[in-house]
Amino acid sequence: MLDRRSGISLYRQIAHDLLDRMQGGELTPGSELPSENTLSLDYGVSRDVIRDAMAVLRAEGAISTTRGRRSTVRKAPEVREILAPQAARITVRMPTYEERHRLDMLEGVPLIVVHTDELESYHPADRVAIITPPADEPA
Amino acid sequence: MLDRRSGISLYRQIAHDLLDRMQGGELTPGSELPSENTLSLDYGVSRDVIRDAMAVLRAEGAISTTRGRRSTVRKAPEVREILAPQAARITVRMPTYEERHRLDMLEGVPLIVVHTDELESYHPADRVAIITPPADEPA
DNA sequence: AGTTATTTGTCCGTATGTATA
DNA sequence: ATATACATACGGACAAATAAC
Repeated sequence: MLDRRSGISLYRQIAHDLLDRMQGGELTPGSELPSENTLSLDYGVSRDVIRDAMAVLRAEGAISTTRGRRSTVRKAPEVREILAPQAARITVRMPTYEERHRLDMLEGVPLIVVHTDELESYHPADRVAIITPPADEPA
Repeated sequence: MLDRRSGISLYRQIAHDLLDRMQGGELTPGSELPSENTLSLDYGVSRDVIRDAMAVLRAEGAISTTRGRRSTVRKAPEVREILAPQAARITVRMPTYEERHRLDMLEGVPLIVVHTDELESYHPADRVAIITPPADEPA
């Protein structure tokens, strides 16, 4: 499975393989991944390499991890559609650590900022889709 | 500076401190951070801890790192304003590793997807702001 | 052009703490 | 309480890219 001479780091190969296993239906949304220890033995690498692979998947929003529990394949949360105001400015960035906890966001989830003259609203990107106003929409 | 009994991990304390030093003007956009080795000695921690702190800052889009060179404080790139089509659906997520390289994106930069009936366009979040159509905008 | 030094990337191992089961 | 599992921190070693000379 792993190729130590491919020039691609082991943790990236493993991250890619785990993503494949999610696509292939072996690892379904909500299901638990094997423990870091198990994966370490399965892939024949150190736990450190497994942790690097998991970090990649967390940063991409693919899995969720909490201490003491095995990581789970992230379920796509319900998406709330938000009608954006007219002439609003929408910017997106990653939240800081403080923001992420204040807004109760998971790792690897961007922050959407909708800015108008009057107000500024913040939205975790995994829970909302922004809909721009249609032509017949009144102000 | 560091408090080993605060209950806050060392790498988070260091990440926070480095962010403060960016805010305070000591580390300006485009400038180089000290090397991991230097920071390791300065803070009195292992290089591993420094690397964890740097990973946090990269994931938040605060710094850029390339192998063989010291990390730099990220400069805010020029923001291009894009007028969104009417009744478009805008979603945001982190790019996969492949997407990130294909679209030439830095770490910690979200991907904006603008979706309409006809087309789907992708935009690195650090280079664009989305403007929703004003009331008098024709279709 | 080439060698050396610097710097980050990757991988290994170990140990301990803390949260969960 | 005990066991499992992830988080944090230490250490070392070598590879690979860049910078310096």
